[in-house]
Amino acid sequence: MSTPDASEAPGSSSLPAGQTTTRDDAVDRILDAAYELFSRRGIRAVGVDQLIERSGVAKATFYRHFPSKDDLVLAFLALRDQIWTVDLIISDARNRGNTPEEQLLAIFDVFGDWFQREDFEACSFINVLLEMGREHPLGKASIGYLARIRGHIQELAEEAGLERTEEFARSWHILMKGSIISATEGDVLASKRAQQMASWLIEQHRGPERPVTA
Amino acid sequence: MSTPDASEAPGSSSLPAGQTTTRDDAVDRILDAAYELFSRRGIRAVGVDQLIERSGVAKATFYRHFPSKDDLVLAFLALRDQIWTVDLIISDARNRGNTPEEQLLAIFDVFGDWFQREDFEACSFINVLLEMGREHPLGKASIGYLARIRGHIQELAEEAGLERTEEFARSWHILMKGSIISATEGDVLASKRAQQMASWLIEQHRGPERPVTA
DNA sequence: GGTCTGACAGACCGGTCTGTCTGGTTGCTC
DNA sequence: GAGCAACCAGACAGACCGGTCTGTCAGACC
Repeated sequence: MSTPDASEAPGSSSLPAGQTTTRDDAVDRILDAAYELFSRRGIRAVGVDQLIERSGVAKATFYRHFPSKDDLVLAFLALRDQIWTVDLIISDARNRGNTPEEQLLAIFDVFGDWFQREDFEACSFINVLLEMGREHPLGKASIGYLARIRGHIQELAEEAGLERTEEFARSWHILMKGSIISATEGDVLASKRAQQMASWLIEQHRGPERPVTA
Repeated sequence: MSTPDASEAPGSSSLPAGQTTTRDDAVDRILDAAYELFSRRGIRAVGVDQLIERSGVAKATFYRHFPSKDDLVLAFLALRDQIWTVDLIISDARNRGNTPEEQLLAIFDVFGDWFQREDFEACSFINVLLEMGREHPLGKASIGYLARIRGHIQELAEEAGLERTEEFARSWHILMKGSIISATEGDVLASKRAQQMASWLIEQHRGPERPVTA
C-alpha cells in the first residue's frame, strides 16, 4: 500500500533526489499505519503513540513529516479517497458493468462483497464527519471527499445520458450512505435493498423519449 | 425515564435548598446535561468533568447514580429513544398524516423541519455506533435502538396493509439514515429526495389487488 | 439528641493524550 | 575527515481522562 501520489507534500524539499533509501520510507510507514488504524478504529481512538509504534518510527520523525495529528488525518483522508473511493469502489464498478447504467448498479454489487468482509470498516468520511463534527476542519474535509464521491456518480449518470444528474447523484448517494450504515448494523443484504431502489431511481431519471431497451 | 420533557435550564440549581425534592433532582440534572452534551458533541468528546460542571453535581453524586460513564451513556440512549424517536419523530409523523401511508411519508416532512434547525445534531444512535464500533456495548445498544426505529416503521407498514413489512422497514430505514447523513453534509433537501424514493418503495409493497386510490 | 442518607466541594490517583526536546547513529556529500 | 540531514529511542511537559476518596453540611427519622 504505497502512496502513488497523494500526500508526499511535506518531504520533497530541494534535495535533488539522489537518495531514496529512507527518503519516503518513514512517511510511507506512517501512512500505512494511519490507514490501518484510522479506518478501523476512528480518529480519537487512535493515539500518536500507537501510530509511532506501528510504523516503527521515531516521534520526532513523525512530527517532522506531520506537524500535527490532524495533518496526518488529512493525509489519511486523501489516501482513503484514492484507495477506497477510486480504486476499490468506482474502478471496480466500472469494470463490472458494460454500460454506464450497469456500472452504476454494479456499485451495489461491489458494496455487497465489501459488506461481507469481516474487516468491513464502513466509510471513513462518514465516520470522521460524525466523529469530529461538520464545523471541524477534518469534518469539512470529509464533506469535500463525500462530494467527490457524488462527482463520480454524477459523471456516470451523464455517461448514461440521465437527466438532472446532480439531483440524481444526491439521491443515489443517500442510498449508498444509508446502506453502509445498515451494513454496519449487520444487515448484509442492505446492498440488495439499496440496489433495488437505485434501479427505480434510474428509471425516473431516464429521458422521456428514451426507450427501455437494454 | 424520569425526565418527561428535558427542559429545565441548567443554571437554576444554585437555590439555597429548602426543598425535599433533591431526591431525583441530581439524576435529572445529570441526564439533562448528558442529553445536551452527548447528542451534540458525541461520547468521547464529552468528559465527566464537563458533565459534573454542567449539571452542578458533585462527582461522588455522579458516580453514585452512574457507576461509570458508560452507564450514563446507556441512560442517555434510552432517553434519546424516548425524546427523539418516539416523541419527536414517530408521534409527530403520526399526527401529521391521516392514513398510515401518509403518516409514513410524513416522517420525511418531520425530517425536513428537523434538518433545517441550526442545532441539528444528526442521529445519536448512528453517531454512537460509528464512534464506538459495533462490538462495543454502547455500539450494540445503539444497534438495538436503531432496530426499535425499524419496529415503528414496520408497525406503520402493517397498519397501511403493505406486504413484506420487515423488508419494507429495512429499505425505508436506509432512506432515513442516508438522508440524515446527507443533511449533516449540508443538503437540507435530502428529506425531499428520500421522500420521493420512499413513495416508490410504498408502491412496490402495496398488495397487487389493491387499487391506487388516494 | 443521635444517626443515617444523600448532596456538595474538591483533592487526588494512575494513565493517556498531543507535542517538544535531547542524544546517539547512520549514510551521503563535499 | 567534516558537515549535514534524516533516522531511531525515549524522556519529558502539560493537559486531560475516568474514577476514587475525604470531608462538610442539610434534612429525615427514631
